Amino acid sequence: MVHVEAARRRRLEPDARREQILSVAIRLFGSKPYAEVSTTDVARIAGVARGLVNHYFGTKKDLYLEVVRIMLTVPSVAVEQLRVGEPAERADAIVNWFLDVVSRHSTSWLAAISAGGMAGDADVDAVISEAVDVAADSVLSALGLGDEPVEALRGMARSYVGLAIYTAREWLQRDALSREQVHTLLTTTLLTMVDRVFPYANQ
Amino acid sequence: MVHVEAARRRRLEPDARREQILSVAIRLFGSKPYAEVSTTDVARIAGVARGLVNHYFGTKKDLYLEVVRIMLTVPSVAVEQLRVGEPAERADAIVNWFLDVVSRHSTSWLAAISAGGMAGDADVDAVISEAVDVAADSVLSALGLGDEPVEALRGMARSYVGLAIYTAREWLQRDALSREQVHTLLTTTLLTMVDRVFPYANQ
DNA sequence: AGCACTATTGGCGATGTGTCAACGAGGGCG
DNA sequence: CGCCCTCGTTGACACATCGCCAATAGTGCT
Repeated sequence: MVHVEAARRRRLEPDARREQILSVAIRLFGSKPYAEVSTTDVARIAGVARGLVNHYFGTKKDLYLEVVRIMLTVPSVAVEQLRVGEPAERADAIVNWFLDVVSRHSTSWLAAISAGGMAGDADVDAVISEAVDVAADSVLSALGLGDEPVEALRGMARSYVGLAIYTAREWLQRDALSREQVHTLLTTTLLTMVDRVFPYANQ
Repeated sequence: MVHVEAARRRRLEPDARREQILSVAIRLFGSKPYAEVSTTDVARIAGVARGLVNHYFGTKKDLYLEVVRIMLTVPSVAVEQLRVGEPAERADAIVNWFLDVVSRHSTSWLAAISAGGMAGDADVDAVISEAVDVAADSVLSALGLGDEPVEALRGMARSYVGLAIYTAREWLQRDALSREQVHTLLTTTLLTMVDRVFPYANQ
């Protein structure tokens, strides 16, 4: 008879246990929609009692928010590196950087951004908006427009980020556009906004 | 003492009953995210047993899909009316029409397009994608490009619709942009795409 | 080895959902 | 006019999931 390890209860450091459960949650929420992931699944795969998930993360939605936050937390680019050269070069660099990041963690990024590509829940919305805000400010900063906190300008930058998100989904999920076409679309549009739309933001 | 109508059981034509329940569902799903609406609420407000909701609509998600479909079904514009004049005039007309429609049913449109918290559900995604496809084809048609079914061109049109959606949300939910600014952004971007991006779609 | 601290468990109660057999309102037929 | 038969409607059962909490038992320390 094969000796089955009796899955004895084991204590871990709270940080370690939290991280372990979180990694399982990331995997599951990254592959299924929210409603199809149960805390029971998370606990079972993590080899842990379900109550422990609540103990560490509170509500299921709290756990989900934590996961989305992590998925959308992008390796903060050295924006300063982008603040050189002609506007066309800068736009090219921004778009390339964005497409690189997005395609690298494509699956998890897609899950997070469509979990809220447009979410309805207020808390999820807040997390997504936060990420969009950061991205919009990065764009403005890279273009050398980040020091003027005109609200309309930031609004337009957020719109551009929205376009970038949609276009990236179009590229990754469907196969209608090639990377080159996506690149052209996003750079051309960005330059147009800088030249002809952003100035309009200052009344 | 006020005579309370004893809420006697009453028979309705299936179509009538279905419509009645549906109207309640539209009201509720339009004001709360998916998870915060229970079929019990729908049934109670409709003055009906909960089982009847399932009888007419199947699953709760099925009911929700029906609601979203209706909310996103926009009074189909006479696109032919837009197919006149200079490209700039056409773009102006399209954007104005879109902003009118969106601001008219702003709350329900917002609720539907943000697809109430159903994070990444395949069926919900399909309904929304369908609406985006229709809108994208309308844009191409109005621009006189609708007769060439180049897939890349349609992809870029969908991206533009994504921009329009996100910008509309930026306008309606936050107050960073005025309608005039939104209008400028969307028309300028659309013309840019027509002139410099769409041609690139044909290799 | 014994102990205290606390990570971990397992079950309880509440809530929501899908299903189905049974009921009864309301029109048609004798 | 009254029976009856159809099908719209109900109410309850079974199941799943979630938040919570008292009890349990690893594990390091003395």
